[in-house]
Amino acid sequence: MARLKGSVGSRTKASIQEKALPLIAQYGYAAVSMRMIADAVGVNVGALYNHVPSKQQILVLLMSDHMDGLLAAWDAVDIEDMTPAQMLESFVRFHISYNITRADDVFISFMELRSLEPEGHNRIEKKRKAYEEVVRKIIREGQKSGQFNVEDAHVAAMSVLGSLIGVNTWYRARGRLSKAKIEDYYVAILLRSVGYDTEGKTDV
Amino acid sequence: MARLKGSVGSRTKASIQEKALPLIAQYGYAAVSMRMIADAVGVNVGALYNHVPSKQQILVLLMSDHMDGLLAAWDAVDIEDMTPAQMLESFVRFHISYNITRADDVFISFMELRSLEPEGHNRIEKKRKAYEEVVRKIIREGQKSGQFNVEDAHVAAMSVLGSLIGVNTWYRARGRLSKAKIEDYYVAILLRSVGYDTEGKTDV
DNA sequence: CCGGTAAAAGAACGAACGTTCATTTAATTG
DNA sequence: CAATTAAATGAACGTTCGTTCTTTTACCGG
Repeated sequence: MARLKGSVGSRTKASIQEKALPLIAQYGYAAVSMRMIADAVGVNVGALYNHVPSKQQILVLLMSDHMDGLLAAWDAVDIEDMTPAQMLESFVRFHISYNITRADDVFISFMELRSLEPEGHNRIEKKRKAYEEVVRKIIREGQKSGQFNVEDAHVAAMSVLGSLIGVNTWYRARGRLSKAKIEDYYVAILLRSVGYDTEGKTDV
Repeated sequence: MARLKGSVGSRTKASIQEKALPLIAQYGYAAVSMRMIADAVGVNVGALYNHVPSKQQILVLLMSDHMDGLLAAWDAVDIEDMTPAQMLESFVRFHISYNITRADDVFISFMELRSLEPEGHNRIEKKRKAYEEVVRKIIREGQKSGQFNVEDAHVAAMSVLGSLIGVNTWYRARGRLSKAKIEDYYVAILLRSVGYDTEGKTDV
């Protein structure tokens, strides 16, 4: 056989990324072979190389696309006239909403940094740092305005992010708690964690 | 060559675990070959199989030993006569202290669950659940006694654990913050996060 | 001190790996 | 409609993988 009826390059490339994502999330980058990806796409191994230069580039593409999407989506959230507490609430809701439907991307972006070769690693690490900075900045503003009471902005930011990233490890769409409830709970928990006085206001 | 002068089985087996740990933490289970481990131990590949039945068993051993150690160490902490807030403080300090010197174990136990075959997976998962239950129990007691003000004990427990697990991803022994300071900060942050009124008491 | 066992080396196994290549056929373009 | 390009197959490349096996040597109990 040769070229298949109706096959289009751009669709195959998209399919490669789409199929590789859950495989890598489940088994890890090193444990997923190009043959497994090809099988999932429904194509022979060799055909992958018509669309992607290497296995490593698939990973870079996945992570890079995810981080770009994440940062762009946050940029689209308007927090200009908000108080730091409102900003943090927005961020928490944003992060949970965005990531809960992209569990595989989040998992990969967090876990497979070590699988990246130096060049790709630097590119992705920069984006990750930018995302961390978002939280740090909000917390610092809250410190300045006195709305937050926190010992160390960096530690607090990492605590907030760690807590949020963990959601993906246990959230189940059909679980006991709805997405909305989880958001509410995390907003309350994390606002308290940065020393925002929620007295009576957020007792959900 | 054959058997080396001074070689003892028990020492080699210990060395296998010891050397495999950082390798797997850095590159991931699938990406580490038996030959890499053998090289690190200073031995030929084949010799590994005098001490370990398979690569998979090395992983099971590492994770199982770590979780057993973690649970046993926590059991040794006496929290009998404490208030829930004191218990949570003890737990936070314990977790950071114990895990910060075992970053590789923690990372592996968290990340490589997916690399375990069903049997090993069940064994380890049970231990992990037991550890989560420790936090849930403390929070539930705090809810009952009214010392904590938290919407959902499960969510709060996962938030606390996520936050703590994250420490390992950014802590550096020669970093800006000492272990003691980090403990203090996290105690304050996490007590606040469960709605414990720290008013004036923990302004570190 | 001798026989058995423990611990190593090193070669070898088949299978799977990422990647390349020649070839075939569908789609597109001039 | 002919020529070119795009997209696939399937075989093959050289490596590396986890594991097994034979052989050699050190250690140890009688």
